[in-house]
Amino acid sequence: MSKDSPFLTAAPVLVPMPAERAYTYAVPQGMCVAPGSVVRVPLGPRLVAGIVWDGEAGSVDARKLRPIEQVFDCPPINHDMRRFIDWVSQYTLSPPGMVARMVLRAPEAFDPEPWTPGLRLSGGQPDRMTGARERVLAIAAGGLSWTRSGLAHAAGVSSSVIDGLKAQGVFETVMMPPLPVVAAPDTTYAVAELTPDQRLAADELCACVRAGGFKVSLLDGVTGSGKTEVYFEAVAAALEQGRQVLILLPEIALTHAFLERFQNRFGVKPAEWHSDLPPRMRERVWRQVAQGTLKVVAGARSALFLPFDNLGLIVVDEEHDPAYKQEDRVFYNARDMAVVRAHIGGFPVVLASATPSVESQVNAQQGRYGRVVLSARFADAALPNLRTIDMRRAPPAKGSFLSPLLLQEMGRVLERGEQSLLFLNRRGYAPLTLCRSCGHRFGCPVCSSWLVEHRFRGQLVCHHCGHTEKKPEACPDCGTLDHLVACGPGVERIAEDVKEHFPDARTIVLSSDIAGGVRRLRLELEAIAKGDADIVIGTQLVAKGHNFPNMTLVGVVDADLGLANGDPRAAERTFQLLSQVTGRAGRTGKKSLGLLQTYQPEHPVMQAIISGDSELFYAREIAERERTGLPPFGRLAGIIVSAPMRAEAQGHARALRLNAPEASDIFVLGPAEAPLSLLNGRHRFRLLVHGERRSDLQGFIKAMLAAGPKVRGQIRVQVDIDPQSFL
DNA sequence: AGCACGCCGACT
DNA sequence: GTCGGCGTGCTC
Repeated sequence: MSKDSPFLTAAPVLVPMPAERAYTYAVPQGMCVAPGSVVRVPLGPRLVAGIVWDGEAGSVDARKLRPIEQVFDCPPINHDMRRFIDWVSQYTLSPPGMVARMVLRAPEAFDPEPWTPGLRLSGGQPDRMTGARERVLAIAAGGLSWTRSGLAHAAGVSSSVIDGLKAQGVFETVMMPPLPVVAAPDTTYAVAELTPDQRLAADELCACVRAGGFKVSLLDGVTGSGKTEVYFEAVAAALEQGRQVLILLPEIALTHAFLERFQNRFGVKPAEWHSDLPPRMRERVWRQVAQGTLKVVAGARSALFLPFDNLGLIVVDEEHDPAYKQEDRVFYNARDMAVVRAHIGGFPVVLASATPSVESQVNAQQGRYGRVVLSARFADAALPNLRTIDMRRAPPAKGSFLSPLLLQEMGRVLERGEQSLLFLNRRGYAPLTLCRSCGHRFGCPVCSSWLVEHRFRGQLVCHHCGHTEKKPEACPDCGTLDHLVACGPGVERIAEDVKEHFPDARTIVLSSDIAGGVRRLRLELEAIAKGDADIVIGTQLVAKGHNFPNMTLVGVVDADLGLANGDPRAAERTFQLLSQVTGRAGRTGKKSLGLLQTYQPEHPVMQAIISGDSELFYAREIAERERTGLPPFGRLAGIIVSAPMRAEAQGHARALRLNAPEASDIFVLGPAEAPLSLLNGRHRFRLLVHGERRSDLQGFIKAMLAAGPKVRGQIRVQVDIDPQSFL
């Protein structure tokens, strides 16, 4: 560069794009940047936000070199965060720019929040006093500045009263700094009364927080044991040390109810962070987190990429929840990345769950993670009495799916005026439709799964890719009329079944395809809690969170569902789901019952559920994984297929699950809708495999490619990278 | 990821 | 004759 060039230096900048390394930009004379600075740079035809990166600027053709447009006036992305971005990038095999993109996903947050106009008493008097004016003046008398609407609201008057006073010079306008999203939590607001059990657990977590330094604790407590109250104490301890806290929740658990519990303890709600936060709020939260003014964020997995200034604790609630896995763009499990982030930052992390994942359980057993156990439910929340119903001995009547034993209990519950829950994790009416005349089965034309009948809507729906068609009168194959028959039950069909046995009972079906969306669902849940239904029939949506005080019977229609689908996590998932569902009963102090309809009552999952002995289940599961060669924790395998080949990819994923025991987690990515044409070889896909034994994986990939359709593409294998090997 | 360029099928 | 589908390539 010539001596009088306006650009003195060049700097590496990570741009939000899948480039393998930072791009190089010229730094205009007089501009001051350092690693971490958030900058605006030209990229192709547009301007984007990037992060000035560490290390030397790469050498780039001087004609390509473009200048940094602007350094944003916002806190730089700190050193720990930059190391975190690098680590996640390496671990997930994603370009660092794509990880940076997740950090910078608050488009307008990089410029300082504008000051807002406010009002303050000037000392002048109004021409004439009215009741409304008196109230306003009394409120404003403290000498503080108010926003126009804030003051109106506080005084209980309309804002035109304020305008009137302002016009008479009673108020003067002053500019106010941006308000915090929420006020600082008060750790002494309502100190929880803990049981001795909870106290012990809380003290242990608080000790970790006060000692500082990296430490993972698995907080393992049965449903209803008060895990939240316990980890709130750890949150309080971190706050008292002046540190920020992140509470990660599965998106679905980020409810009003949770925020309220936090408020009951700390006097204010935590800041929220999730995918449909309004843009304005997004910006404010991002910025205030970076400045360190926001102390607690409760967020979905993406909150892990917020640029905290002084993070001192992460809590991962429901750590086993599959919602922590992001399965597009950058593939990661937020629970594991939280552990990594805590390690980089040198602070503790709490993983909480009533049904920990097998890998966390193993980590705790092997001493990598500390374990804090809450064994007892508190107060009157007794555990329900759980039993299996052997469907071979007590089969349902023809055309029904409910065993006489379950129906009998439902009848008793109904007589007592209490509520029953029937759980079946399958939406729609019937999972398979076939023609009695020719045997034709209705399959999805897009992917390879069966079409599920939705009788209320009169449609056949693919639950895999979303394909929908009208249910025909005649068989499309042989043309025979009225010979189509539904096989197997979905919740709609169970509702029909229930109606036949209990015609007068008020029944309600809850599944994710309920008309009216989230709002309607919330109303229905409230109605049920109030006692407006006798029998609730629901999919896994009823398993989470909600408490129904009058629910004394939970019947699992098909406890075996999900055990035989070839997924290595099938048993674990079923165990977790059934634990949650049966936990819906017995929170009342009333005698309650859980009944599991199963054809394999001797199965370890059923045994573990009815005995309440989860250790039994984990021991069996870990032994089973050792026997089959599936690693007990940490290692994950992923198959990533770029659009538009999801359906074929599902086939590969199934093969991967069956053939590669090390594939404990399998990701498939790609838009579902596009029709696929793998066979013509015009598409490309990418297969990424994380695993333990290189030779096994390579052997598997070779076998898969030899067996599969003609695929040209890029294959990368990376081995031996689980969070543990990092620690 | 976004965006422009470029090549083959159905239509104002 | 164009409009528009998506496959390909590029961004410091």
